[in-house]
Amino acid sequence: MSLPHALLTALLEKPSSGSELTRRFDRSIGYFWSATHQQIYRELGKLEQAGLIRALPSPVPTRGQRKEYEVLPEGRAELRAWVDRREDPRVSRDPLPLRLRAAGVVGVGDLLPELVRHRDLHRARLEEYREFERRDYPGGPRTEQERVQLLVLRGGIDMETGWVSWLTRAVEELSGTAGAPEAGGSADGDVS
Amino acid sequence: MSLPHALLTALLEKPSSGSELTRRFDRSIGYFWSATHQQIYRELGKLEQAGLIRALPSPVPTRGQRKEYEVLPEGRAELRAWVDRREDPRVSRDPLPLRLRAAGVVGVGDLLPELVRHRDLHRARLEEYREFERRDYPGGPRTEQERVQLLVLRGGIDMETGWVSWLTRAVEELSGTAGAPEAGGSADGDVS
DNA sequence: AGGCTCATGTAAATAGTTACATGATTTT
DNA sequence: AAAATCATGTAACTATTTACATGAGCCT
Repeated sequence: MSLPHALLTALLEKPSSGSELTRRFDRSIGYFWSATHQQIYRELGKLEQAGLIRALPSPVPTRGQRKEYEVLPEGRAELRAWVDRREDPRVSRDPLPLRLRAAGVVGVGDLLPELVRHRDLHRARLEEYREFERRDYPGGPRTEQERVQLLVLRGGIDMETGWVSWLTRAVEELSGTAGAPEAGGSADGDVS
Repeated sequence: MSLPHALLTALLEKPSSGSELTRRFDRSIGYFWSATHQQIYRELGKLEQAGLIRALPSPVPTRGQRKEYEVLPEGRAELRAWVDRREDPRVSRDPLPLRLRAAGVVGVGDLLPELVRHRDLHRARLEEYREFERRDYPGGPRTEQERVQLLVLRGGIDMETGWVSWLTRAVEELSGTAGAPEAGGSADGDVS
């Protein structure tokens, strides 16, 4: 149940409409959470229903019209409680290493270019994050809030660094045996 | 749609029953994908329905009885096709950085011990993965399939390294007072 | 007015989680 | 044979994705 809390956080940082939130999820918040606009509108509806946020009356909310939300005290309290909640880390979920492992069984086929592509995408994202760091915190963070935001950004940087490191090695290693033979139908034991 | 393909991969590596697969998902496959046994049984049913796998007749499959599956040619073909599919990397989803960011808005509160706890959990997992590497590939990979499996394991290692690196810095930074009435807990830290 | 884009929204399908039920096997 | 455990399974719920629909404002 993280999406509603991500929205509360974003709205506390700055009251926004659904489409603004969608854009912000593609940027700062998006280092560790993504959401489509449909998810966001639905969740905003629920939060409003629950009395945690409310629509500002300023731009006369009707359909097709911008509708700006702000967080109510109840929403802030809920977020406060969520911050203190304990929750074990979840296993990350990414199909690419899975596909690599599948390739180990049915043959590498055309996977190498895909690995290269992903390596480059992660590299680009890493570069982008570093650019954010340079641009948005030139002299270091200025407030407590900025300090935390920078910390989260660095989390994104560390994760992307991990991906680039791994994919670089994987591409190297698989380039060694171009074409790659296939293991055929022989099934041997599982690892670990 | 990765779960069915993860199952096909696992079954090609070694025909198994649902509960065995569940255990294997907590181990080797689990570096990048997790699944509960309910998900797995349901998906096995679908795969059998679709004619991609079949239950072996050996242990007479009835309820409460072990039911072992093997992959049919159609399943192998489907997996083959999946390996060559292109798919953009998805944003990782983790609540912890989100909670940190929320803490930047509503106050850090009791989050520091939680960060320490996560750091230690990731450290433990990292150590476990490294142990797998030492134990299962002492002289390097012996077959093409092992080479790929080792590569995937190293992916897990790189990701966990990223987490440990980030959490270590985060704990350090937040222990250095400033901001919240938060007494610094145990904050020793060193990445590998 | 007609076409375009933006912001909001509905509907349906897929994926994942949580709680619980039941038959078989092993242990005491 | 009762209890504990293992393996399979059902049901209900929550979360996420994909496809499509509609009103408002803008531009020419």
